[in-house]
Amino acid sequence: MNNYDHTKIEKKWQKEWDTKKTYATASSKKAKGKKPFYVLDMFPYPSGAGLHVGHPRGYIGSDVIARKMRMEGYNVLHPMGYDAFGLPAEQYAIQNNIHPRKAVEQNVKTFEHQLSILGLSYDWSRKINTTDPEYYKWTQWIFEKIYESWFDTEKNSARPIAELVALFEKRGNVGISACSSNTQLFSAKEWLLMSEMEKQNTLMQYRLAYEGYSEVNWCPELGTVLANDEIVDGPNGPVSERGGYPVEKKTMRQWFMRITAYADRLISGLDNLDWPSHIKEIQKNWIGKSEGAEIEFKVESVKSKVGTIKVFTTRADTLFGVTYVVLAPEHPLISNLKSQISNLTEVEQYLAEAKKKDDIIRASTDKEKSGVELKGIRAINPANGEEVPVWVADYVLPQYGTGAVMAVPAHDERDFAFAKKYNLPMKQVVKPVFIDPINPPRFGLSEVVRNTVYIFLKNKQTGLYALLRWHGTLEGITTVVMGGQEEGETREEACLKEIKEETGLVNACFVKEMPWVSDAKYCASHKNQNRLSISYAYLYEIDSLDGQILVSEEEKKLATLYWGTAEELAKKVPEHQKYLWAQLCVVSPVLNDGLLMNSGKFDGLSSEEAREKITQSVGGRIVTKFKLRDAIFARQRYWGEPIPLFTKDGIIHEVAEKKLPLELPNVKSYEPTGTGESPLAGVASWVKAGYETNTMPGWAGSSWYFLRYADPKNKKAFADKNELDYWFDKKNQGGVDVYVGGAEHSTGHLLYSRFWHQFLFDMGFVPTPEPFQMLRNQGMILASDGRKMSKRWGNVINPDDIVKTYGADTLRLYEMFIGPFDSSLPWQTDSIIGPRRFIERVWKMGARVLETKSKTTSADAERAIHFAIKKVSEDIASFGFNTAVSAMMICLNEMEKGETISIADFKKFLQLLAPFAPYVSEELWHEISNLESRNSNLQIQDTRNEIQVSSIHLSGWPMFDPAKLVSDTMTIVVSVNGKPREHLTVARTATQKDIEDMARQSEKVQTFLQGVEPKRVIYVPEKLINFVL
RNA sequence: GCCGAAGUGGCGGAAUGGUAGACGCAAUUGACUCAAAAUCAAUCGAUGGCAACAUCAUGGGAGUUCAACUCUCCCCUUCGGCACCA
Repeated sequence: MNNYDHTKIEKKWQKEWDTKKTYATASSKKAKGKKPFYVLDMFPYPSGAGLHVGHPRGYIGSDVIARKMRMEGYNVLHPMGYDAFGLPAEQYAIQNNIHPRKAVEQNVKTFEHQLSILGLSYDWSRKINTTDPEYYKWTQWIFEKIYESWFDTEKNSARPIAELVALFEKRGNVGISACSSNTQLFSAKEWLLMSEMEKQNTLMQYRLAYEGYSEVNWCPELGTVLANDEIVDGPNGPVSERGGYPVEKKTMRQWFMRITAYADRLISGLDNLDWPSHIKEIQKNWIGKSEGAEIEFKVESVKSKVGTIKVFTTRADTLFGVTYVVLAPEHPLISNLKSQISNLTEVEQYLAEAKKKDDIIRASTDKEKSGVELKGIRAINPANGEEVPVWVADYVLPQYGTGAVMAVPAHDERDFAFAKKYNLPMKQVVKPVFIDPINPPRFGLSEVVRNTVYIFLKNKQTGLYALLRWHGTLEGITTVVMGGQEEGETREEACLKEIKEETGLVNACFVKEMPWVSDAKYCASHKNQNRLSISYAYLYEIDSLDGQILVSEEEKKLATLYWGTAEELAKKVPEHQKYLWAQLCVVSPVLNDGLLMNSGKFDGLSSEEAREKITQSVGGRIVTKFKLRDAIFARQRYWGEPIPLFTKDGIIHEVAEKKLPLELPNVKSYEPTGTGESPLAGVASWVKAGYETNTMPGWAGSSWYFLRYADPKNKKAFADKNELDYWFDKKNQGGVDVYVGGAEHSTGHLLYSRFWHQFLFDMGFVPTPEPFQMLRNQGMILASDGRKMSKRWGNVINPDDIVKTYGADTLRLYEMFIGPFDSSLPWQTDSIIGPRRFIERVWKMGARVLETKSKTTSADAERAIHFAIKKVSEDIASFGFNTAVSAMMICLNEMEKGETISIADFKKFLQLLAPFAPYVSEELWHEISNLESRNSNLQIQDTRNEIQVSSIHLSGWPMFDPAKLVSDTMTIVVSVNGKPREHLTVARTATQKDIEDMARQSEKVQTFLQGVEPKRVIYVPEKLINFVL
């Protein structure tokens, strides 16, 4: 046999597979009962830079799965395509003055060449490209379906807009539960009286794709709108990343997708998906569900009642602690009440400043909060009728909740910081509760309430603090000076009394008091009662120990006084006192739940109970809010899907389905127009026809591409229903069986696709509620310097070079072997030689097998092969590619040691290798087939492969025989007190007693037993025996 | 700040309660060779010892267990996500 020549072998088989269409996927009709399996890669954006070695990692992993499933007899859908709309191609076109389509074509060609030499088993006949009019025809079609729908919050599902119109005709919008931005109520009569334009404007508030206005980042110098990641912070505010020109906010007409309608389902739908938990977590946080209450505050001016402020809070239990109300600068009430505000100039100045700030700066937490009081108006706390001031401050966001906040500085960090800065009052209404862990309250005992003072007493001379080490029942406990407040005594008197009694000091001075009250609960066992101390903490100082008098003998028996450092104090005192100490040092708001105080009839309730009861008592309602906002669905650019709408006589119409695709017109220039509009606004015929000049964003085409693969050439539908039913198995919640891609798409692509898919499911266009059943992320391959591979760092490794030098099989094995599939790891060209040597040894092994033509396999080697079958099968299924490769290496090591390896067993090994190294395994497979056909007596009956197929990749997946996994001996570890001391090789039939006897006889074990009879003997079958002394 | 993941030889990593370091790279020694490369064989966590062997060792500290890289608590470090979300 010749030497291993990877170039020759790989060229030969690539050609063979291409011409024979080895990896073609059968349509549902031609599947002949084969079960479907859908393995999908996130399709790439074909950039001009081409692939580096990091890109194929995911593709190789998914290819291994696809190949194994195909060998197991599944009809595997494993497609590839290109997501080619977007900014980079457009910029490339501007710079080089060529059509973006041309740039995309070039880049796709490069990508395809690079992918074609990696042995990936894609069915290239199903290739798609989002910029192909035959593809984006259906992107536009789906857009129209979304445009024609509204969301019924009661049914929790999208419905056709015609059904909404019918409802309006019957009873107006009263009592309709819809996800909408509409605030006006109207009756059926009113609806019928509306003009067509009014009707359309009203419907727009309900559509799932709707027109609205939003602020964009506008760069006047560049004459274009910039995305958030195209902006950086400059010395005087935000500037464009390119050129460093100032960026300001500009309100522009936009299209939106009402993704917020699906917020709840986007969270709950995650439950049954097999996705990495951190991706689920990221999506949940991004959607940001929180339950709270909406409460109305009446607003009064000097003269009269002038309106209401609705606030959203998750802490209705702190309503009695409200000391002011804050509005976002954008809140409509401010302009409505202009005439009532006495300091209007000041307020308007503040609003103007707030407007200048860009979102990024405004959102930074480290920035000091600022605000202005709206003088002349007051809000009325609905809980207690108290009048509180109204402020405007930009720490309140207009988009979240109601754009207004009830401020409770005692119980909220932001309100606390703001109140401190502007000297606004704080009122504590929730007490934290501390339960003594040593003497917790006992069930059934009566509870006695008393005030307790805790005195942190500092000796100014030494800087030390008075501490008491307790005796008797409290033996070993250290506390600060403390005691009860007696009747008729002020707390200050109580402090001085306790200081005198416990330390003998009479000249202590008050320094400060902790502003919050807390509860400590414990059991006073000597009095047989539970106690609730309402706790007050004080800092006192003494100048020196001068004038200290003796402490009574009684007190001495109870506790010993000593002086400790602040660190000692902070470490030694009980949890509750640690808290008091921390609050005395730096006051912070009380954020945790606790028991209500200063809250009238709600005093004593727990926060949880109070939230419900207080909300109810002030007529508030329980609501759920989300952080998620509606998605902007428009770009002011050329290179995107045209939005299939046009305006005629002021009314928006859809482009008829027959007329789709609405193709992108040719333009003279892809440069921004300078007005912020898309280059399409400069095309006279386009504008004349009334077509929408914005194009769709990058995520449009990628939100449904996985559906198109099921039936990529269909001209009548985005995919045939039968094909969708076949590939998107209703048994799963999601349709794609395995989806592999980078983790960076968690809150973009993976959320938008789920949204579209859920919509299509509602409308009956797809069979599963979710698109992707199983998701796995591949880790990045970093450069050997630990940085990302990038042209910028000059550390890019090109896969073409590696394939040339080492072969694609080696590259594939290396990328799978390098480490766990989902961790990011550095590329080490040094290490690639390992997998290469492995393949060469497989090659030699093949030569040996071909020469010896053995019909038997040595026992150890046979066991190794069966073990490898088990391990590789399991590991591929669980994405443990690195250990699968390792298992094959171990297997080869054993086969090399073995005296004889049968042709049949070696073929099983090749089948295991085939998903990882498809070329070399195919070559050896054929060498063996040729030999077998020359020597018919060598043909060994293989029950699994009755039909001899030409390619190893369609040959079947080997099975292991459990009986062949075990040897007749086993190694038992003997340990003494858990430390391994001796290994015993025993017959598999040995009983526990046999093993124990053998172990006791071992000299080594005896030295450790030292003649002592073990207290316990623990036997783990087939593994270990442990003697416990 | 909040949420999440991770920390094991010179390096990538393996082991999810039962022999820590599988497998691979690098390194060292030997064989082959005029020589080198390749290949093959052997060694390869640290400390002590001629050795048998012993002790220590999975970021640090405590705990649970006959037994802990693995489980629990606290702390440190690194990476990822969110960041005034009321």
